[in-house]
Amino acid sequence: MTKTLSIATWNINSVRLRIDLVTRFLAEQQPDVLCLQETKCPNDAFPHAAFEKAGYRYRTIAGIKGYNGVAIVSRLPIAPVEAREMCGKPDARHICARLGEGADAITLHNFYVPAGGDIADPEANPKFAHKLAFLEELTRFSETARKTDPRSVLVGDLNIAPLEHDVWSHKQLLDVVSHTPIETKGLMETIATGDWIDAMRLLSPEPKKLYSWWSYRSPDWDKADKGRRLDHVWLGKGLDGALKAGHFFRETRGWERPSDHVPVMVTLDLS
DNA sequence: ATGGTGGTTAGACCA
Repeated sequence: MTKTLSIATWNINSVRLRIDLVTRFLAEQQPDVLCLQETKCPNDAFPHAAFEKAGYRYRTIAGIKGYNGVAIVSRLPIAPVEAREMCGKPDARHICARLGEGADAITLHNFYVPAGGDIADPEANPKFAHKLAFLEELTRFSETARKTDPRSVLVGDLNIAPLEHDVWSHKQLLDVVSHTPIETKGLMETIATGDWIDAMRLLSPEPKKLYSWWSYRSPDWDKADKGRRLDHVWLGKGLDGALKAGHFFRETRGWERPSDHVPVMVTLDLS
């Protein structure tokens, strides 16, 4: 018997405004688990009923008013795990859950890394300083997490496109926050320190271009195709060999009133 | 070099 598990991640940019896009994606792709970022939704306003109706009965959410916010929704039972308060701020950028039981169990971490503002200088820009501090903390935390449970999965909007072919123009984006050397080296260091597998790159190595985000500010985003890979799925070595498939759902960027990010989904074979 | 587009929520803040 083959046991598969599919996990998707999507920066939805307001789960309430785009709940119909979320339920459409769930109906069409039927991931077992969906991790959301930028829900922009206080916990008491989370659209539970729509997820319940869609068959995603198991949920753990961490939202604040106005911005940030993360959630894990699942059609399989999940057990919430205590979230990490990153950089000492209660700003809803991490949530965690356990999936399954016994030897099959997996620990799933869902992160929303700070975007970092416009100026790539931590002295001049506190938001960039926060992003770099977050990245340092992510490196240490994720190494511990993966060692604690080798069957860990880390997903989310990490707001960094680490590789040359994770952006439409490596040269033109070297000074642009999300692809500066200090960020790309930092994220590669996080991967190396934690001994993570970059799932989408395992399936589609460089030099294939991979994008998960296209700016709202770019007219004709599809034709211009000035994308970046900001959304990631990492696997702990305890899941080495389990990765069966992965996909970026680019078509959702063309849906009406879209998120600027598209879902990424992986399928694991746990048999 | 600039401004381009969105969401949240009530004048900015965030991306």
